[in-house]
Amino acid sequence: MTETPHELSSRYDPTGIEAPLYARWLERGLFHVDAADADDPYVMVIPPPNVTAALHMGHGLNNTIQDVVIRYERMRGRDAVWVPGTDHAGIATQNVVEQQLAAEGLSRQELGREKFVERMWEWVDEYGSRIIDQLKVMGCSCDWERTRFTLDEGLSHAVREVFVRLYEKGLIYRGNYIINWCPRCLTALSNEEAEHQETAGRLYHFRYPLVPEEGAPPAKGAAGDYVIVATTRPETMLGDTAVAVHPDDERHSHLVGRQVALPLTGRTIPIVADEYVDPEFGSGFVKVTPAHDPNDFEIGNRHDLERIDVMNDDATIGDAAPEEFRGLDRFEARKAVVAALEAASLVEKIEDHTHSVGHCYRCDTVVEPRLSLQWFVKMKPLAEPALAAFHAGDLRFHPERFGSIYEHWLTNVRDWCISRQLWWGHRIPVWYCDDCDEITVSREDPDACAACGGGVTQDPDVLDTWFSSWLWPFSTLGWPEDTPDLRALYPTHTLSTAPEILFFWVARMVMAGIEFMGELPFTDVLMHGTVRDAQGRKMSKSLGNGIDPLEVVETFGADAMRYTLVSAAAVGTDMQLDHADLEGSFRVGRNFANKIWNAVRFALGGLTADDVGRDPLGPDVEPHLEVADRWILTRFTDAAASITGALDRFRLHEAAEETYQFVWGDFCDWYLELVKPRLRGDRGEASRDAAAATLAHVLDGWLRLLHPVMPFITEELYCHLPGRSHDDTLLLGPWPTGGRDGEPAFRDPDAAAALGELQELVGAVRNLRSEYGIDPGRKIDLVVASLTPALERALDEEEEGALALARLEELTRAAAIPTGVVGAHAVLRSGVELFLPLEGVVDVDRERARIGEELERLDGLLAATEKRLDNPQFTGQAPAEVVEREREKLASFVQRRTRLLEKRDAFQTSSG
RNA sequence: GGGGCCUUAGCUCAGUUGGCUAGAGCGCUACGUUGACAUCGUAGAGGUCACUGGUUCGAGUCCAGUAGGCCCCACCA
Repeated sequence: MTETPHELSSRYDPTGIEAPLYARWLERGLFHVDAADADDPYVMVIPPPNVTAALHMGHGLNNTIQDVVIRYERMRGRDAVWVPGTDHAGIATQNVVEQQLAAEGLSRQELGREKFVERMWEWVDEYGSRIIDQLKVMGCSCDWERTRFTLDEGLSHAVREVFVRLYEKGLIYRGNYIINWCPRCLTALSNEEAEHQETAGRLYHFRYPLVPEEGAPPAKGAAGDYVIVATTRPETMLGDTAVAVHPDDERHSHLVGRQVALPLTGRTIPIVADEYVDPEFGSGFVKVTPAHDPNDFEIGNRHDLERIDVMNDDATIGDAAPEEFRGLDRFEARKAVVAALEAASLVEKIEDHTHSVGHCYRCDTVVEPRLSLQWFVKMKPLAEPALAAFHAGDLRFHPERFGSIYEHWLTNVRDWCISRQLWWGHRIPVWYCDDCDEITVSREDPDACAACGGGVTQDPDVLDTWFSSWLWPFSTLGWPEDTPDLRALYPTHTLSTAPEILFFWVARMVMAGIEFMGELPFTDVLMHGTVRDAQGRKMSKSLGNGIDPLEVVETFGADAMRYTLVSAAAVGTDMQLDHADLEGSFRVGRNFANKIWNAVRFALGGLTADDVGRDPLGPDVEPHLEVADRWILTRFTDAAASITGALDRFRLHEAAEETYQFVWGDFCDWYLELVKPRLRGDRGEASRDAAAATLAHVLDGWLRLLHPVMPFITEELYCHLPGRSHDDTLLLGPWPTGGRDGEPAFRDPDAAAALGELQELVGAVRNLRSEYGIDPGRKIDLVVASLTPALERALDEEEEGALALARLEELTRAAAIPTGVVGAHAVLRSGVELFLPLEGVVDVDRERARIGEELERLDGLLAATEKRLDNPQFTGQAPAEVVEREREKLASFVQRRTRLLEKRDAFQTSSG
């Protein structure tokens, strides 16, 4: 059904337009590609949002970027597939539901594992779909039939397969190591999940008394018979099992082998020699606590030291510690230990000390490095090919600098702790025999121990949430089954995500892709910037400075939000948006949408169904094209080529801004205005038809160029063009390439030059009017002389439009400017002269002063240009066209100078 | 401690391999209802491209250093 232009309101209101369009796209299945039809696939997978989190502006940005890329490729004719989904987000989601339970006065322990997991699924069912809906509101053109969840049956199957394969390959192992323990979440964390923050703390220096030894000299560097050790965590001293010194430390190495009486515990511990110790730091003695510090753990291994874990899971002091401290929280215990040592005069000194302390990335609790039995993935063998692929140039980062960060991490990668003491996630597929030591790791749940036939119990823990995410590019396509999807759509092409999950996710996906698919999961990685508030702070819930994308969509429309986000900064650059001033932040996009709306609304008034789709270069139209038509067609070709190039290089903001400039600056400000008289038929039928065909053609073209960024308004307007209906769509292209890909493209450099001169002429007139304070409503006369052929031609054809733009009553073409009349001269770059009669309008003194200033500035430029051209090294070494440009510049400066001098004289004459 | 990045108009940002009389949007100033658009139009003001030195015929762009800001990694007690 075609609607008439009159139904478009004078303001663009996205309400009631976006949702129906989206529904129609879905109905027609435009986002779906069948594996069987995917001859030329272009695939992206969404970074699956956490099911718990409402989408924030970071999602708004990232998903806009992805949608721009995928829509662009779709319009270019690729079989574009964007695989959507959500992540179960282990700790994060479990925490949220636990908080919900706490509000009901319940705990997960009270509920029991089975019931708790049921609760979790209820949550997922409720909120998972809400996130999907939010993506739809933003216009994301995901292939929703492929929506996946990391705990889906299929993905769980993939996780299980991967665990078993890596175990069989010896890349998964279980062991006692120091891990980051969150005493609040009661689980192990990976290194990446422990976020280090600078924290003001204290460095405590304690005295450990030496056990006297017959005939031995006293310890040096310590008063009398003490050694002095330092620590930031005094409570761990309860678990000390040695004191270490560097073997080459001349001051202390003679004490190696002696015993120290560990205060408060009644234990004696040895002094050992270890190269880890830095003799320069502190006293040169280090207390060794193998169960609570990663370095000490290593030292303990080298010296076969006992590991004494003095804490419980919740970081209260446990039974291994002296009775007086048991049950105390670690921070209370810290005070108690210091107090007790002080009472025994064993505190040497206490200093302020800032150091970086790990915090749980989910609940911000200080993590406790702690000895624990966990499962790990051996990373080195996986990292090497991932590094090699990068070095080979098969994996590209945008911006490039993220490549070196990726490289650094992989080069120094450490084993990945993958077990979590949670209930929400993929259960570790390991069974322990109830009777013997046999461990069963299996694709199928075993009933009995393979070794002794006894009963088996599954490991209670689940896997790190990223253990499913790292398989995402192929698990979503059906792996480990050999599905048509997997064969057709893997590998994917581009991945767009936040830089903070480069290690968590991107690097690990690369490793998994190579390991399990034998091929990189994608070739290009876009790292988008961080959305910050007006003070440059990261947007966060706790600061309350976040912007809700849905609120923005509701107020300004999805297109306005998308345009604003894409144009706000280059990919990879942080952007600032003021949460307190949404209007100020998003008006750019909103105003642009309104401009587009009105431009098309105007065009609709002048176009018929016959005009739309008529080729302006067809044999019956082309001969009637005028300069303005040929110019806008040329400009369009250039803009399309440039925008296409920008998108190919992922320079989305350049593409967006350039489209803006073309639509607003070229099409609206100039072409529409020039063509108005012709559309009214003032210059005859053929001219009208040529203008209308060109107008319709170029309009159609830029609606397409704009569609990836602003999908709704472009589609809506496209469907409103005469002869079109909502059965039509822009979504499937074709994309105007501006002659890229070897397609023919219209270019007329002469017309471009001619219109350029016409624009300069109009601009000069406007400038003069404004300069001399001539009422814009008052039409004036103008004389032009020394016309170039280009301008001559432009004036012949476009005079009427140009006159209107310059608000001229009459334009006189002359061979030379008139003499003996007071007026203003201006000389265009092309050498064309303007003369504006100014009988009694001008303040002479003011004018003369201004001319003086201008001359001064011009003299400076002239001198610089002359100097450059006089330099043989410049003329010899610079590219020819640069030198040529410089010559032209000089010529125009000289000419301008001459005119200015004449002008000054003219004013002097007229005043005298 | 190691690595990376940033510093360009009042604000937010562009400035490809050095060629720039340094751009855009917003904001600001002046004027304006020329029936697509006041969510608009026209014109204008506003910048020693953080600082210092170097390379070069030529530096916002390359190099070194200084100051300020940010990010990532890291087990120095």
